[in-house]
Amino acid sequence: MPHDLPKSYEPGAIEKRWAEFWVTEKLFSVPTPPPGEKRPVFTLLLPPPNVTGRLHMGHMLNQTQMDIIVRWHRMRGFITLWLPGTDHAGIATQMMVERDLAKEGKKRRELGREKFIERVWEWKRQYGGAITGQMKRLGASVDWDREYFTMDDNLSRAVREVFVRLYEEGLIYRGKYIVNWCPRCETAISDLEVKHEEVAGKLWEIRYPVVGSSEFITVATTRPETMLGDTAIAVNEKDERYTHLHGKKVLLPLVNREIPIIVDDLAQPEFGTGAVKVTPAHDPNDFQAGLRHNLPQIDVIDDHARMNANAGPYAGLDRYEARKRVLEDLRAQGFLVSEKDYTLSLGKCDRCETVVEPRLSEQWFIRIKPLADRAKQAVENGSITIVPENYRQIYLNWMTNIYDWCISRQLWWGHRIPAWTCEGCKEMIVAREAPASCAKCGGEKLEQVSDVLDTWFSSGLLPFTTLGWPEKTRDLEVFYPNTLMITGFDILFFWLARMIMFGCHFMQGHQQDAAIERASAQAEGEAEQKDDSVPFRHVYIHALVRDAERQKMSKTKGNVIDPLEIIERFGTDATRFTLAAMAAPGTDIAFNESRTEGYRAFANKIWNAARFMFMNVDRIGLMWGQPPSAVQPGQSPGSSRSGEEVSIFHTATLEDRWILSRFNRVTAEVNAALAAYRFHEAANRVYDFFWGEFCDWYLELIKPRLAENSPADTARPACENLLALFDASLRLLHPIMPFITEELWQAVYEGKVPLKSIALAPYPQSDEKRIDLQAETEMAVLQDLIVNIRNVRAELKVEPKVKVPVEVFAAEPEMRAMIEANRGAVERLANVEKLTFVDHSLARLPGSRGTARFDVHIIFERKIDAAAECEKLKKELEKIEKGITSGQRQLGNEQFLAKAPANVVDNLRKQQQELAVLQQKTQSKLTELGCG
RNA sequence: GGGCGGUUAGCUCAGCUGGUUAGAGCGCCUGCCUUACAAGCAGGAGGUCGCAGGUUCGAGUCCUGCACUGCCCACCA
Repeated sequence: MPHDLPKSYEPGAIEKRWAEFWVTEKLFSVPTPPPGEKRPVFTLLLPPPNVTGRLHMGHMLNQTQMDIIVRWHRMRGFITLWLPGTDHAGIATQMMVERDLAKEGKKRRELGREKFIERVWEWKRQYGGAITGQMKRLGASVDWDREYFTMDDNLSRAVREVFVRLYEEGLIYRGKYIVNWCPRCETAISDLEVKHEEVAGKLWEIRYPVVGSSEFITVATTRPETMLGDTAIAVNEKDERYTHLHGKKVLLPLVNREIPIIVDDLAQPEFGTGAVKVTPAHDPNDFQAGLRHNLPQIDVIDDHARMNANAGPYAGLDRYEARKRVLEDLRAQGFLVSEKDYTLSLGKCDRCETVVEPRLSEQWFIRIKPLADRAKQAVENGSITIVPENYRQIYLNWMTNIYDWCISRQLWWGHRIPAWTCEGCKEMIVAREAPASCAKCGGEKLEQVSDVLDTWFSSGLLPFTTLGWPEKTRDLEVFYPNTLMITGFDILFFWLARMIMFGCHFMQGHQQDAAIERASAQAEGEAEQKDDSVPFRHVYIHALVRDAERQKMSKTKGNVIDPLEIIERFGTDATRFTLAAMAAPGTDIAFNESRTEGYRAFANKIWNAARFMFMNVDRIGLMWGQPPSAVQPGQSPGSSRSGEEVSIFHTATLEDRWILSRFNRVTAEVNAALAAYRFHEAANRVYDFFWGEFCDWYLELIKPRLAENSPADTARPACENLLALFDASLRLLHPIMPFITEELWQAVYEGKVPLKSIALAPYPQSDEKRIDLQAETEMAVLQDLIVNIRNVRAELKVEPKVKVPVEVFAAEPEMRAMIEANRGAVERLANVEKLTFVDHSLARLPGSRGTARFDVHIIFERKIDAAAECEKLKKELEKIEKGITSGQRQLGNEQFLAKAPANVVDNLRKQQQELAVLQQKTQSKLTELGCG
């Protein structure tokens, strides 16, 4: 069956076909390994995208990196589980459905809780698969059979279990505290969900009359409307300006309420007037001060950020309208001292950008310290390693300065808090399932708390809940701890930190099945693991993808690059390759389309190399499906994984030995790069090898052997080499470019594939025995020679079609012999009519060029532009002499000779010798040309 | 206010633990449809590695300071 590939690679249809194939064939499904299983295990949890999500570049980077690592492990023989799922994403999803409702002119509250939730489920059923569909298009090799949703029954049960246990352990408490309140979402949000933004605002100074005196005390504020809830004025003890006022009272303007002047460090003498108004119900610092001084908390702003009844005449006004009115009134009554421009940092809701209002409310919290301590330890003692390492310190700092976590949200969509209040006695009952009656008074009217849990509460549990916790499952034994977690630093605290806290707490005492060989993303030699309760052993933090101008992508800026659109234009493989090639650890990626264009060209290059190979394979009728010798499918050319020699790779010629050597070297480098998450390095190595060495040199060099008139016993081994190398290169490349490699690998085997997919074939491993230094050196000389001839041809402007006779001088007899043996290659690749060897240097002749090892001289009648040539030569000589001077200086330095390693000194000596030869050659040519 | 990155060719970026004459892709210039590939091939131009000191036999690489730039964290009215 002859291969018939189109002239250029069109990824669209091919990628779709394989993406489907991988899913329908369940190639990446992982059954629970039975007891006694000895193969190493690799487990990775997909950071669940929001069900409402659309694939963006961040997802794609994240998933590309994960898929590369996962495919790599799978090909190396690990039991490889990549567990996918989606997150119910409380606020985001609720907002989405509310928006839909709004289009119908309906509101959430009109619908009622139950109907609303039903509606959300409906939405989820209908659109929730969008993001996973997009993942499939990327080729993410996850186990779809194990796909989870954070609101699945089993996961929800686990959430309740965790909540109840924490409550029983006294690690969850409820109370009236000041929290960040989003008036649009109508819920409390955690500190992490507030982002601060610098905005130009005003600072107003207001004076409060001191009771029983004609004095005033002046305070400054950026939120004057909160003065309606003031319950004190604070001054600093050391501030002598106010000493005489200690213990006095002031009359709160507009409200005419008497409030005390208290002494507290809250007030700092250096700032403003040194006196500060205290509003315990609407400012976190004031709240603390209020507790210290037992001040009343007067709430003046409601759920919707409108003034409430406590605000007297301002009740019902929006907070900003109230601000305006309060200021007007203060001004009118002579209490407003000044108004200044002021830059303040405003807290906004991460989701909807509404300005957050610090507000008093009843919330549930996790006492975080005990959890954080253990989570800190796990990283400190090396049970978890974080790459790049600088994130380790960031993590530890955060864990040290952590505050209690507000976990309740006033939403409807999410895990409802498993707590009920008894209508009769107001007792709070926390339980795994709805209780039938009150344990205290026996009352049967129980009302479940309406709050739901922060989304990160449930996602923080995923490393163990997705494996069956709280049941003691075989999956947990085998797959917990996960091997690796790959995520962006943007959710380091939201998610990563929480997973570690929960994992260390709830999986304490857990031990991974000892029979399972421990997988390591760090290859060998890693420190012994200390603690099996951690959710994962390694963490790799990747950077952010930015747009070409390095701007953070955001919907509001409109600079979002849609990965699917890029994929449409360049192919998934090219897009994946771009992300991999640009993902140097630690730095952000400015996504650059021109790179993707380049990698599309790379895909095309691979495609055409395949066409070339198939053309020859078909002609001589070679079938790779039935290999001629005892080759195992997927073996690296020249070796097998067990180290057993195989005879398939023919090493008769220099180029054969050379390419085999190069392949093994590159294979070692790629494996090492992947082990260290150096994706860019892995990508670049394969790219350079395949294009710069395999295509540019090897294919060109073997063409004569494949020519139509070449005898079968010459063509056949060459073809076999091609197939072997190609097969191995495809496998080497597969983790990064899964689609084109699958397509071509299947074609190599002409439908008689030994395995269902290249994804299951072994990953190439380097065989040191195949690294051939001599071949590499000789080949380098040959390449040099060819390039030198091409150079002179270009300088002399020899027409491309014209073959010229060339003289060669090689200083060393071995090199001369080597060149003679490969003269055909030189003649062909440099378009030489005839190569003749001479015994004397040709350096001084016009139309010549060379290195320390050889000279080439092109016999061609053309006037040489002596002036230009002179200038060029002088420049060259200058460079050479600079090299010589600096080299001599070093070699003349005893310190250098004493301290530098021997190989550095040796290399320098060798280099000096070569430079000396070059210097002499250049000089003689200058003389010959008669340059001034 | 603390902390962390970045600054290398016109553009986008590599350059790991200091060791030959600092690399790639894109762009640019010259020439080629050489039957795998014009998404290609051959050749070429282009860099005082942000600035100033220091350590070292040797610095793009390590240290200090500065400048510009980006990010994270923080309750300063």
